[in-house]
Amino acid sequence: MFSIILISMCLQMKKIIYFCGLIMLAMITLTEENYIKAIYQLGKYGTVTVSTNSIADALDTKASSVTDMIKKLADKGYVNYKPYQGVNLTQKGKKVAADVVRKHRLWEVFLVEKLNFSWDEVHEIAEQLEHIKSEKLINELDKLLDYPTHDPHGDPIPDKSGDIKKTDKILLFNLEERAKGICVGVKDTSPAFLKYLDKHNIALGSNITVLSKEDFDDSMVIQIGEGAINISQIVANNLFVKVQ
Amino acid sequence: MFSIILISMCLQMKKIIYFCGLIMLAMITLTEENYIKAIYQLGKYGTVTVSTNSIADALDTKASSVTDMIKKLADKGYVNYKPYQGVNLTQKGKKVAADVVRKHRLWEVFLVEKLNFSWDEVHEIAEQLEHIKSEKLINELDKLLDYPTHDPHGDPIPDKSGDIKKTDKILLFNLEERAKGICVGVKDTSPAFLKYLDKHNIALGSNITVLSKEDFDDSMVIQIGEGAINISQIVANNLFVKVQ
DNA sequence: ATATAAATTTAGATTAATCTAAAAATAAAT
DNA sequence: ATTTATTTTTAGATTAATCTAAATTTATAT
Repeated sequence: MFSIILISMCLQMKKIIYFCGLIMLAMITLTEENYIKAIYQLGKYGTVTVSTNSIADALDTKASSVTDMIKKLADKGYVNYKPYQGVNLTQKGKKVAADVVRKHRLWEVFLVEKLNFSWDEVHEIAEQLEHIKSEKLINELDKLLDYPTHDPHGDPIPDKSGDIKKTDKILLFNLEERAKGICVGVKDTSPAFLKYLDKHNIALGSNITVLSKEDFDDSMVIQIGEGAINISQIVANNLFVKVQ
Repeated sequence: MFSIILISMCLQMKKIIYFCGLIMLAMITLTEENYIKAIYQLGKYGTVTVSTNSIADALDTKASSVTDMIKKLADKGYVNYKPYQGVNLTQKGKKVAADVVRKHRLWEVFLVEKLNFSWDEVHEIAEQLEHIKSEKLINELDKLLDYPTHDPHGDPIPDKSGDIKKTDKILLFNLEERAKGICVGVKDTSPAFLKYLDKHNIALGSNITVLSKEDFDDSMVIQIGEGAINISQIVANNLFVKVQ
């Protein structure tokens, strides 16, 4: 008699525990989101495999921590993982990553367009805002901003379904002598670089002409607006242009 | 020779460790902020002492967890704590709490005013947004919203220095028969209650007249706009009015 | 005033995320 | 084809925040 009750209780418990397990698997922590985002961006929007060390580098953590987290992400179905062979995102992982990046970039637009931030101030705050969970919030924000396609640094904003519009941009470094281009993005988004660009009146949309290239140190002279300035190889390798 | 180098290195280390300790003390975690906020609100904006159990209740956690956290908060100088006697906030704790509440309420206004949310949808999201750290962000948000003084539920928004403007509101329950009032806030902010109010056309700013009170169950009939409705004691005890 | 109940704190464990140091696997170089 | 170097993984510890269960303190009731 008692044993029957006990057995049925145990079966109930088993179901409950299984159910809780499913819920836990469905939840995603802030840390997990950050790993997934790093894998997405290091792997060119989730298309290529990335190494443990590169993730550790990007997140300023240790390789052993990355291995631990990768295993958890693999258990939860966000990444494919073979020991020693690096990881790549599953469809599920790509969706999560694209959502986080979408939120990050929309918030950046909001900060610049509505709250008077400059493009070198928004990254840090968007790193926090990208983890806010509310579908309605992000869709309303998108509407408020009139459905922007690029963030203040020229990076494309994934749409609701995670698709991203690729633009055919190249690094200014690769532009030929005499060629013209429009500045459409930056690779380095650090405040230091962005402030340098502000100082020299280089902004998204600026018309740039390569006046001359110097073989010795790969520096170049470019025309920007009225004036001409000399920029280093480092600058040229961090500015994206669309060929005109 | 070697020993001198060793000793000077040890002294350096000691300084560094001390410095890191200071930094750790300065940082505040999301969890700590939530405890401090709960103590602030349970203790009527930090004016009275609150018990361990009431905090555990508010945060849906166990009393033993609260004790642990309280000790940490006391170490960091956010609360005054005598074992078995409850806690109250220090000046430092009050500032933190007021900042979090300020952010929470400003974000709620933003969601309703700019992103088309209704007052019963904003609490959960504001719980997330209140932890975003950026002074400029919150001040710009304040400006964008034209310096609101109350959130969508009628609760006052602390100013930059943490001061809060108290309004002389009373519960509708305490309004005399025949008396008139203006609805200025809600005590219960649950979606269920707020939706009830929406359904019966009761909103902030509505004119209310008490037509009659029923001794038996403390229900009352009130006039709201054109019509009259019967409300329960529970409703009357969760609506704030300003006497006219 | 003493017994009982309620609230609070301690002790010891657990979980997520991290670390260091050592071991194992892979890649590069002779 | 070995040796060496690099990368990655494992093993074992640590920290923050939590929990249960037991012990202690305070409050309440006879």
